[in-house]
Amino acid sequence: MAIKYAILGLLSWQPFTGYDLKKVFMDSTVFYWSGNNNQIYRTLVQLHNEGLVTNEIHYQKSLPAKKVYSITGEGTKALQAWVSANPEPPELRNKFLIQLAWADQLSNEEINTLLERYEEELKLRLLMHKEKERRGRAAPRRTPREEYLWNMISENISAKFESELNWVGQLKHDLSNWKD
Amino acid sequence: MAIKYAILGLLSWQPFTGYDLKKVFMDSTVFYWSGNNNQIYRTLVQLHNEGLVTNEIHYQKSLPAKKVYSITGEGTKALQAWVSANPEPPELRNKFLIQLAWADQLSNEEINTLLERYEEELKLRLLMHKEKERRGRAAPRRTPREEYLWNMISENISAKFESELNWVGQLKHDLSNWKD
DNA sequence: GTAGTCATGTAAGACGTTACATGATTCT
DNA sequence: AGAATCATGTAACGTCTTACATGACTAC
Repeated sequence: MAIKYAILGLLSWQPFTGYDLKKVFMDSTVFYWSGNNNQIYRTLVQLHNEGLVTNEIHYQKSLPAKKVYSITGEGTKALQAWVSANPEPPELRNKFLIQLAWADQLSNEEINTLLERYEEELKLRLLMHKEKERRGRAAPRRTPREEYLWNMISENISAKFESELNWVGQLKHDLSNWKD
Repeated sequence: MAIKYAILGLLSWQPFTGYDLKKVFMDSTVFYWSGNNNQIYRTLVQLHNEGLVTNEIHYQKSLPAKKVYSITGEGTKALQAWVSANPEPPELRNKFLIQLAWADQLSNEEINTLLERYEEELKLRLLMHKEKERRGRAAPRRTPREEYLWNMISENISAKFESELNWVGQLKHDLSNWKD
């Protein structure tokens, strides 16, 4: 259900077509959703059925027609209610931790290789995130406070990567001097 | 597919019944899986079809019969292959960040309440995790290195909560002196 | 002429959660 | 009498991803 409100939120900022939303999801780290057609178009239809959005068809010469979606008053209310709702803690499930849990069958070098690949992957993702930020994110800047919130959201993501990298560093260090 | 290898890993430690696995999933933080019957029993059947596990039915007087699952040689190989496979970075998707992204419609006090509830929830989860650890986790300790790995996994989870708490603290602090 | 962008959508399937169903036994 | 534990499983539904389908236009 989070994608529903991610979309509703984006529409509360400005009207979007499904195609535009797809691009936003594909190249944002916070709103990342695998750039997934199916869910986006279906959710838009659902939101429309619930009266939370309206759409206008814009015909174009020499390009396919687009459905531009806008939020309704109802939609704004629904979004506000959801935003104030009880916050849930983040998902902890991490495939890599399960891999590590059964890694004792590997040699020290093999574990080290594994850790190094994980580290590389994390560094890459962090870099991509920072690069996206550097190039300027598409974000609402309706008030200084909103801009601050979005900065903190971006910070949250960087911090997660950095704390994970730290942790891997520790592991690598300990295992490199391992004697038993 | 991670649950498949979580189960296979547990079976590589010792034989389990579906019922036992359910309990492990329910009260572990790393292996948390909502204590979900459906997936566990189905996955066991699947593993069995693939020849990665075998089961033995233990009849009991005055208690329902149980199917005790054990890993096979094939299963051990499959687990080892998976453990050495390309690690993926953790999922970043966090519902709360999406809530915050559209929180600028709320007043400072409302945002503060939201942050406080999130903080409480995080503290609670961290406490639960630490309490579980304190009471002693059910974990394989076949070698000192394995024990170390499991300690680091637990550390990873605590670190995530702590870094998140830190971040909320910063937000709360900044917003409490907010002027614009 | 091949690939990419614009723009919509559907099909199929993997993964996850909640709730239901059964039935004996044991604890309070 | 009522709830919890032991032990298996299924049904229904929600979420998420990958891949397919169409078709005109544009840039190299």
